[in-house]
Amino acid sequence: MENCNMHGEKMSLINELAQGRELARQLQIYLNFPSSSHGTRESLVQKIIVSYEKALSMLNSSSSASGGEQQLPTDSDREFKDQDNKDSSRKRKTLPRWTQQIRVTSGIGLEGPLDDGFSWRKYGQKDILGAKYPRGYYRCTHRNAQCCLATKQVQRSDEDPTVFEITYRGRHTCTQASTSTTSAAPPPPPPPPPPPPQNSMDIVDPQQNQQQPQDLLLAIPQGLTVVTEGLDAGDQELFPYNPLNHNYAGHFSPPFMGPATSGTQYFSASEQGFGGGSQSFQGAECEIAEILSSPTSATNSPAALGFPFGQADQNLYPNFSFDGPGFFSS
DNA sequence: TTTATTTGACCAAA
DNA sequence: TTTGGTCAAATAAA
Repeated sequence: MENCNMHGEKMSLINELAQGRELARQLQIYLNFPSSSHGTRESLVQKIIVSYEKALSMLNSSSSASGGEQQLPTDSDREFKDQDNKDSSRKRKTLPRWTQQIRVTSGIGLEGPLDDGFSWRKYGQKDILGAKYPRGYYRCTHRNAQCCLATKQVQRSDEDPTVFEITYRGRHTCTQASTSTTSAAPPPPPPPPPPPPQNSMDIVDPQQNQQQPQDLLLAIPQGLTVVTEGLDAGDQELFPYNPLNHNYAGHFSPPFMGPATSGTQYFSASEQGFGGGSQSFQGAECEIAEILSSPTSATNSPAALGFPFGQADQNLYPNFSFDGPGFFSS
């Protein structure tokens, strides 16, 4: 169903490069404003670097291992696939999973769950054996409305309390509108015409799924340092190389590399986020899929087929990867 | 009011 | 069995 994975690599690469280009443009803009803070500029530079690194990493990995069956079994597909009646159905262990560590550097309040562009809702907290701090469990706010099964866990590091290890699970399938800081955002929530004819699971074209935040707008200097560490694919079976969850997300270690080798990227990001969400669409409850996990259903999810990772900013960057000058709706 | 968080209980995986 | 992950009632916030 929501195989949003597709051929992602190429598209990811393109997106990555496009993002880098856009960031560079923004940097250019900033350079013309002496008032802009250094932090902001540096942040941009960092992002640009990260962007390039990601792109390179993608190239490397794809060239070296391209032969394989890179279209990793969209985990989620498989998830539903083998849901035989065995009472063992409904196991969610196979969701794609990746981890990143985020260090809160400057005075930004260290509220753990920093905003990563999606709206999350906490649904649990648990003390973990051996860990000093409890682990927080979050799920996508639009879970019920849009069947978005993405979840994340936030674990504060023992040694370095400024570091939060965030483990994401599942991709966002929701159409989530980020709240722009620009209050004047009349653009009605145009139903992002998710064209994806779910049928050809490999083609999807992830338009521009970047959710490049407009944090550039706000001069939030040194935000946090994000250290993305390769995913720790708990189950090696799925290695979704997936979602480039850009902005804050660093880069993923190239598939097939042990976590040990995963590169880590540092870059600062502003924590401002688009907080709340104005969800452009709702209704369509899909709890069924979740609750009963009846053998057959569980597919659908209206908005699901789109992108690997939410396109949170669709409204803001309608044509981000193009030459859209329009960034900053008047 | 509605929506989000807290927190103990429950359940499945290990 | 123990532990981690989720649920859901109670509570808090908006």
